[in-house]
Amino acid sequence: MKRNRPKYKQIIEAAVVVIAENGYHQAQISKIARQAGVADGTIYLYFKNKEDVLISVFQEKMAMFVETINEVIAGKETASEKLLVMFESHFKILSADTKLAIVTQLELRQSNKDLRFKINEVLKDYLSVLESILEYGKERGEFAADLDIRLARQMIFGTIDETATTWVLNEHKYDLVALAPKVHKLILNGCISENAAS
Amino acid sequence: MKRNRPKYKQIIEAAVVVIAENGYHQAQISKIARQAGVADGTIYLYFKNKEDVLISVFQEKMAMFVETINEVIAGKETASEKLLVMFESHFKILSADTKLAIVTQLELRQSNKDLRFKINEVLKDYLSVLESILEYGKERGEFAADLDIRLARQMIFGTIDETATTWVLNEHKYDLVALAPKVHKLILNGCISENAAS
Amino acid sequence: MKRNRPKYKQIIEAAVVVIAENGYHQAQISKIARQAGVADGTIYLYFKNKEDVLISVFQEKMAMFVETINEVIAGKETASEKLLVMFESHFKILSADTKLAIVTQLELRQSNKDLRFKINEVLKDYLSVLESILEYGKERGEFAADLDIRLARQMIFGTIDETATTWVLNEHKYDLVALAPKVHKLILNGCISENAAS
Amino acid sequence: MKRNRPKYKQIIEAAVVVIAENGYHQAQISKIARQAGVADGTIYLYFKNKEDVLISVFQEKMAMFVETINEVIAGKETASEKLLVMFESHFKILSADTKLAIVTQLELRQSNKDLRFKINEVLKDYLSVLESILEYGKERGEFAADLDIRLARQMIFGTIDETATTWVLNEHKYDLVALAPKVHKLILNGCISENAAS
DNA sequence: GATGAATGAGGATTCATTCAT
DNA sequence: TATGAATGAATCCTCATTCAT
Repeated sequence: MKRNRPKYKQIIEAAVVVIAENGYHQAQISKIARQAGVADGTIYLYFKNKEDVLISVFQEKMAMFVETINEVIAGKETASEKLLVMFESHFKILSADTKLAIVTQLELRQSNKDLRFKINEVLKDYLSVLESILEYGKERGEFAADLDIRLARQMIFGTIDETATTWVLNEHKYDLVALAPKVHKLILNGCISENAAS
Repeated sequence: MKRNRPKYKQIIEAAVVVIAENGYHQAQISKIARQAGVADGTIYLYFKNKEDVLISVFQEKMAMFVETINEVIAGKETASEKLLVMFESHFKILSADTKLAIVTQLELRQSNKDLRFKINEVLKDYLSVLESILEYGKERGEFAADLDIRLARQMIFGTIDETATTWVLNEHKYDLVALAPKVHKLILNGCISENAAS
Repeated sequence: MKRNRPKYKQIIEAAVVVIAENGYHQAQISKIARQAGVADGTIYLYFKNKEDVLISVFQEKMAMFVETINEVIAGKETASEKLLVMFESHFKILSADTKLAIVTQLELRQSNKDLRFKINEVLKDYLSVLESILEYGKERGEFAADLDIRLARQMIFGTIDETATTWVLNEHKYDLVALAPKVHKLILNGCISENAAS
Repeated sequence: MKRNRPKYKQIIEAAVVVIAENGYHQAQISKIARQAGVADGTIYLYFKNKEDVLISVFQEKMAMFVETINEVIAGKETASEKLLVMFESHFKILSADTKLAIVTQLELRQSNKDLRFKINEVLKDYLSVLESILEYGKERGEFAADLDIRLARQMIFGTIDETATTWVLNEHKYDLVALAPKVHKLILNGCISENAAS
């Protein structure tokens, strides 16, 4: 299995670094190879082509997101708590690896339609976790009985994505993780003042 | 003023059509020129370079968004109503021009970091309108007194952006405008059930 | 019509020179462009791709062969005479342009199957002329009534092709045109001695 | 002697199969190795380089041609009969192994000038046999006293080569061996009708 | 103003060959 | 002997931009 050989991960990590430092369109295979300490041709022993490298970067990293998030939400009882730790985990991973943040929030979005389509496929796992929390919250009566799951999922994903992108565009100059509880409150309660909610 | 000469708008409209039909990376200057009925070189009499064409597409269209939205929100008393008509207007414009929707939601995002940075500059007008509604809602006591304006703006923009993008990715097969009230309710009240909100 | 613009022929001639001097596999587009005194990209204004350049070289030159041969055979009464002037013309053209001879006899044969298939299509015009002479000779009673036209055509073409190739491989060190009457006699009478033919 | 070890022949046979099935330019060393059931590197224990493999294919097969032909012509008295059985043998070998026919008539001709030059060296043995028959025929008075041996050799080789190639290009859809007597008659008597030969 | 022919830089990918095991 | 992972050189084509007309 190629995925488990050391050079596979070496190339993936090199790609993240090169894309973050040079931008998507300046991330040539030769740069990635040099960064990984292998020959250009070696990359083609592990990946079908350049697109495959980029897809794999996203797959590997997104798998890590999903795995981490599944672990932390398992330890929480309520849907509300699950959402909170999900937001925290998401933001923590990005904060801990700002190069990864640049790559996923900005650079990989410049890819062409084919690649973006494949990236969307990978995203589905993440969105499933999110929808399952929303279902769970509805069942428990935490969330409104008429909550439109798909729309709520779009709101939540859109919000954390926009929050993370804005943070990257502001060059990480504030604490992203600290925003998690505030985002959480906003998602749960909305903008409205409690008095007006009657 | 070049902006007012007929060929200026002609080229802008041609660019929208070409990008929508061919995708960002297949939108060559020669295609745009052919679609606009002018010679390649003529484009350079009206625009500095290709990036300038793309920026201008976004500027022209976004100016229309802001103008339209300013008009409709002026006729509404409450911040809540203003938000609702804002969402409706936003979705109506995209629904009425699916090519424009494809261009702004999918294709222009494939541009490189420089161009996206400039696009974000243009977006600021739109975001200002949004923030001013939020401020207004706070002043009136409609919205929570401790509402973080910037975060709320990110939530709202992220939500409608994600909603619109998902609709485009689903090839406009459902009614986007019909989602406006539901998005509005979600933004205002959050996911939480009213009983649990105590 | 691109075929008539001066750069079209300029590029064709440059291709012949470059292929003859460097060999088929070392005939890069950049070399051909330099030889033609144009930019690499200019070649793609006149030809679809590299294969198209090579096909066109063959088409242009073969058209010249066919045209010349049609002219000279028109002036002859008998099939035998037509064949003789055909051989002479064929050999004269190759002798007058040894670079062309190298290209058609040796280099273009190294092309891949697709290209060779297209080259064979072009060759059909030439072979048609040959077959029509053979038909004519049969009708006139010059050639044997039971002559298998297709086989005779293969003999004649195979013979002049092999003769020309051998001459090129021997670096043109003898007079190819002088062989025409001898080839002609051999083709007409065969190897057999006249006494034995009874 | 490497030639006698089993893997040597194994690689040669694998090369014929791979070239016939994939074409000259798609006959990579790795494919030949896989077909032969050895590792890529093993090929370099038996052959100096890829060119050496291809030359050796031609040498081995051409040696078989020469050997077979020498056997059959030894059993014939006249030069005319020798030529006939030579043509029959040549065509029989190709008919019996259509992969070999594809390789020698089409694929190996795509090789570069160096390789083709070496292939021509190998061909000389075959051509010698042909020339010796012609000499023999002249001595016996079967062939014309003024027959130009070299030219006749070129005619004969060109004819059977073209005949064989045409047959391969027509995907072996007719009986090549059946053509031998007709080719033989044509070579011996030429195109001319017997009445006109006076 | 308008044209469009000409320019030329830039990069993914293949595959013969090597050499440590 | 045999292996096969690793190497790295080499090239076609696109397309934004210019500038003579």
